[in-house]
Amino acid sequence: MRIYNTMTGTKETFVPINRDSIGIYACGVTVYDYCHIGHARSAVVFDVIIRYLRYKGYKVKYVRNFTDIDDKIIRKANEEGIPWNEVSEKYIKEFYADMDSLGIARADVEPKATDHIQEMIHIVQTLIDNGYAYTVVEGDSKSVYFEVAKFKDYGKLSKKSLDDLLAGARIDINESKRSPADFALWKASKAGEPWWESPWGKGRPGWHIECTAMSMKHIGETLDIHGGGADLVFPHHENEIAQSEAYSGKDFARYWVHNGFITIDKEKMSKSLGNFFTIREILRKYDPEVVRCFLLSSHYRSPLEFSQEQLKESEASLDRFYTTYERIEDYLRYGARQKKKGDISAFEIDKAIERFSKSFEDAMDDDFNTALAIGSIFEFLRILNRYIDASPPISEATAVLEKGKQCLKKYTSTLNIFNRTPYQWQLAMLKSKDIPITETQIQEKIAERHNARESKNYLLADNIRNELEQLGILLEDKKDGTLWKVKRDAPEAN
RNA sequence: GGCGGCGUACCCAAGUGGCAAGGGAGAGGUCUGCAAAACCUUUAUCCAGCGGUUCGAAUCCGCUCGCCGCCUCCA
Repeated sequence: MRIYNTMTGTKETFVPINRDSIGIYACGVTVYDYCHIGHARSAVVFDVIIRYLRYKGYKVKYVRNFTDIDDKIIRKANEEGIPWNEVSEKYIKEFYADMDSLGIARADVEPKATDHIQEMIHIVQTLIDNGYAYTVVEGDSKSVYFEVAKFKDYGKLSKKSLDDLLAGARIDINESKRSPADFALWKASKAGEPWWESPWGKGRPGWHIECTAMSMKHIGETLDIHGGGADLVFPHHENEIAQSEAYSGKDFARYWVHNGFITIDKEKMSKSLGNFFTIREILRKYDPEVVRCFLLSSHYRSPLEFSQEQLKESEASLDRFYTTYERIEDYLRYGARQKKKGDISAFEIDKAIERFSKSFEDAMDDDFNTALAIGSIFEFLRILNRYIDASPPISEATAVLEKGKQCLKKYTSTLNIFNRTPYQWQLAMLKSKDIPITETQIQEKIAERHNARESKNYLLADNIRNELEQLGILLEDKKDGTLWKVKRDAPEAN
């Protein structure tokens, strides 16, 4: 299995330190507002990575933190006139609400920065003792800075040289720092800010130190995988490496995994540009599974352009999957309902199952290529359809199709999409498209139309069908009854 | 300015040396009381442009054009 490592810029064979206890740390969010779809991408990407590694038999300990103290949280608290921890607690709750709905499993440990103040103080003190950090008096207490020039590998992740960084004039000139590139490990608190007692007086932790403290406490000094959004490469992860390796003398992480951005009109979606959509906004119009499918429809490192069209395409993909799935179920229940078309043997399906398993795993083994893996699902689906078209004897079909279904299930559960029943999918569509009719009412209409058709009153039958179509419900006449489904391009509610 | 990435059919998208996955849209067909849906088939002599390496390149190298990211908080 190969993973792209930002550190080396190449795909490398994944060799964990110990396959029975893989440690993965992903940077979570700063909880000061609702999450947008970009946060969702990162969360979904690592959710799939974890699921797939577990499927492969690795024992994974997954740690994802909350940054629950920082400038933005303090500012928000001041704006709203509430304590800072009320802000962070509120948005942690909202984070869970959003991520749960997207089918993202909880991490094994979800530490908060403010629960690790003592660990951070210990690391900072060690860095001072080792000569990597220095204190500066600021107000009534002291701040602590990491002296970047002392760490000779600085820039190895982001491929930046210290000289280039210093030449780029955009770094703040802070008189008290020895170099503009030095970063805060511990910040002296200003009036009115939250603070913790420390050897340097009242203060609060810098951003980068929290991840070092939490990952080392919950995993150890060397992580198998460290992940996050591509915008964290510099300075966040670069600084984490500097302080962690200066502290422990060991490599901080073996594989660095970074996901690409969501873009809008080709530009990065971000809070500061204001071109973002929150997860909950999108979920008002689209089913969570649609959003998740959209997020997995291209490779995790590529930029992913957000648009209604893209979401509709993902919806269409899911609809196609569940329609075929329903067709399989239908065949297993009732057998052939149409003329035999083509010829394909159970043996060939067996081979197709093997081929599908291999192509799915090959895709995922190659740096978690979910786009390719989804492609292999559709390829497999087409073969199953062809098999049903060939109207195989039910006894033979049962064995083969059940096997195919189980194989699908095994893999779709690693993506956590294509994972419901066709019926659940249709109910979800009914809900997300705000169709103004209940399932019970639809069934009544179907029964009414059934009677009309029995008595050959096709005019009435057609009227009922048209009436439902107006509402966004399509009827499919089958041998043993009529199936309803939500019209894909049904008008959205105004 | 420094560093990095991207440019594949009408749209999205995989593919990083050996006949160009998959999805959406379009076209033709099958099924059907009629429909619709579904299913099947089909849709890039070619991968931004130019040049080079090679028996062979979308894939490697060089240049050009266009787009984007990081260098400041950011998933």
